[in-house]
Amino acid sequence: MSPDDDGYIGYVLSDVARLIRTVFDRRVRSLGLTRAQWLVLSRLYRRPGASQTELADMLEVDRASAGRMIDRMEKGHWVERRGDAGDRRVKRLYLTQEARRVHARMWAIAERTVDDALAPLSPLERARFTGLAARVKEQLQSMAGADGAGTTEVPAPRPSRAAAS
Amino acid sequence: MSPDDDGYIGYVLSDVARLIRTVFDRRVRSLGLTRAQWLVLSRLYRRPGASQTELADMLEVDRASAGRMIDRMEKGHWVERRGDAGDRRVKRLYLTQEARRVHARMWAIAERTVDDALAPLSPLERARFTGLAARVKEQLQSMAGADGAGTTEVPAPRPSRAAAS
DNA sequence: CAGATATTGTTGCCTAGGCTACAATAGGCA
DNA sequence: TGCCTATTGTAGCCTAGGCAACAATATCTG
Repeated sequence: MSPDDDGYIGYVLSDVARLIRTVFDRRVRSLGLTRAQWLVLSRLYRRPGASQTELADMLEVDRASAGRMIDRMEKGHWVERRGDAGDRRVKRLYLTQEARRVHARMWAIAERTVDDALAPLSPLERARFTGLAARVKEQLQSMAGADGAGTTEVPAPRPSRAAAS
Repeated sequence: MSPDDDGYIGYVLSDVARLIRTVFDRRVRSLGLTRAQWLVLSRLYRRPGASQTELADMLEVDRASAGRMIDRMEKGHWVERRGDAGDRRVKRLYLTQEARRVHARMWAIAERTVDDALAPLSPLERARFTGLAARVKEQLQSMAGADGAGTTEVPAPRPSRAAAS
């Protein structure tokens, strides 16, 4: 399997991710939420009263990103920020009635989308796929944690005029 | 497998995608490119002189997004736009010398990242994983193609038994 | 040929994520 | 108690993608 092959696993995996995101986003738009917002919804549904930092951790996303997401969702009346009595820095997050009501519908679409995507696989194959993906995920998590120091060191002569990124 | 389970395949897949992106981005930053820019690099390396629309198609990305990507990469001296003699609307894209020089290095990192991620899997398991992912991808592609029209209604996916490439 | 139609790239406005710096606040410790 | 450090959320500046509208060209059709 050459990296220049279009069947290269690296390509395929990112394609799968992109496609599932695209399809789900499109199916869910009619409810007035994006996929990212739905993820917030599903986390807060299970853990109402979480702080913004806790939410960011759950989503494994930057605190700032989470904060801006909350801004948008607050504007759309999906979530509420309430101050914490004990710690005046933290803001606790709660879903609105409307958001809780939509939750089940979103889950149905999410499940169906994944089911549809896996439709060509037999039950055994699905189980295998899920298991393999889970192991790859664990590996990646350890890599993400460890790489900070410099596992794959790259003594790269940067092209002279590269824009800093 | 309940959707509220953290092992839910929907979560796992998006986690895998996110993590691989994160790890790769971090490893590649030392070269002065982002992951998205590296994708452009690899496409143009194989197909120099492509138009922007062709590039957008290759990346399966919006024309506007591709255009802005080219803006950034041109500013960083990775890519050149040249007018087409026959059609004054199109701009043909060419990598700079530096970009071509960096190409191999990027591939090495990409391969190594994927290899590292799949390290816990045996050769057989890797082959299985790749094959399953490829079939899921094909299914998603047919869904993405078919879903377009109706936003509200969710058309049934084709239960195709596509041959893995 | 002229007029309608399609394609190409750009721009504006949106969501979304990352990194850094910062003010407000908590908490630890001398 | 008072200082120093850590944490929390926010704001600024970046990359990146999506959709819609638009001008400049090409192309197709009557």
